[in-house]
Amino acid sequence: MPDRPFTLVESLIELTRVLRAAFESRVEKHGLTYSRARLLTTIGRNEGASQAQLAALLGIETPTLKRLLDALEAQGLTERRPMPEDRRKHAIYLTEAARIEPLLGFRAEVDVALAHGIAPQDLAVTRRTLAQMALNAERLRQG
Amino acid sequence: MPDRPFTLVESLIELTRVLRAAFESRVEKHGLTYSRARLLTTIGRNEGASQAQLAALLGIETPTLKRLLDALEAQGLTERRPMPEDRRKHAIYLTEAARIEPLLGFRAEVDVALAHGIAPQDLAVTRRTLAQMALNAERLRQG
DNA sequence: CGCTGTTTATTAGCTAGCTAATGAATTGTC
DNA sequence: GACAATTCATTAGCTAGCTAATAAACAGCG
Repeated sequence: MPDRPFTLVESLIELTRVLRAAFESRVEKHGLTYSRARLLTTIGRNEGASQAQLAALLGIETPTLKRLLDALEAQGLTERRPMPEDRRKHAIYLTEAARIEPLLGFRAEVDVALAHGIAPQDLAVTRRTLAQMALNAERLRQG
Repeated sequence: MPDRPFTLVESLIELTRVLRAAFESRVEKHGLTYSRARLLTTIGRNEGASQAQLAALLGIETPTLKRLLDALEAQGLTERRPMPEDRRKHAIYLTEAARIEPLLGFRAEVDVALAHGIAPQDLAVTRRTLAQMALNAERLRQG
């Protein structure tokens, strides 16, 4: 449906939009969104990290992270604990509720579904190409 | 910086974010954003189209389009004209100001910069892979 | 003609990204 | 030890996507 002919940028943005919608239709029954699920799994693999560390791991800014974390905390899935050695920081942990919920496998599942019908070597090429484009975009930003 | 190992979904989302930032740093001196520039060029190639038609061309929803269009109109770049044959619709046109501004070439320029250092056959593979992934995502959404 | 259903644009309200600015706590320097 | 600079989390406010609900206009059908 989108404006043709596609440029690469167009198809990227289009795909991201469809992707997000697909993912969210999968996890919404758990009260999650794509971004929150991503944060949740990242916390699970890095328990005790500070908010700044989590934001860096996710590649987002700290105000964005704060909003996502507030939502997870309101759902009772995570908690902030004080850090005695630095009273500015919070150490972020999963609660028991988060461990019980079958939430952590979703992302891998989506990745598998997404790669369906694509040759492994094509996936490798795509991965490499996307990485190069990210570099080009970074350069474009400065230059 | 982001959470590794990258899944494909991760790198896609990451790239889209960097891309948008790169583009916006390029067009911000004209008071535009990526989305507005995209709408502007689409209007230029489809003058007289209705809002619903433009939204379909861009692959976005009509409320999203409305907000973007309001912004362009406030900048004096586009205008809504009544359609006598259907008083619900508006025909969208560029103003003379939009024609004078060198705004319409930006997207192609970004696409060229993005493809720098990537072999043509790799670009072709990537294009094909992204299209297949969009199909897979669509199926995931329903199933 | 009248009524029913559909389409168009709009409004309202949600998520999620960003930057800028702020206050509290820590670190570094003289 | 005191002051300056930095870091951490937060707040405020911007853009841009979405869905749901609404009013106005149109289309079709009895």
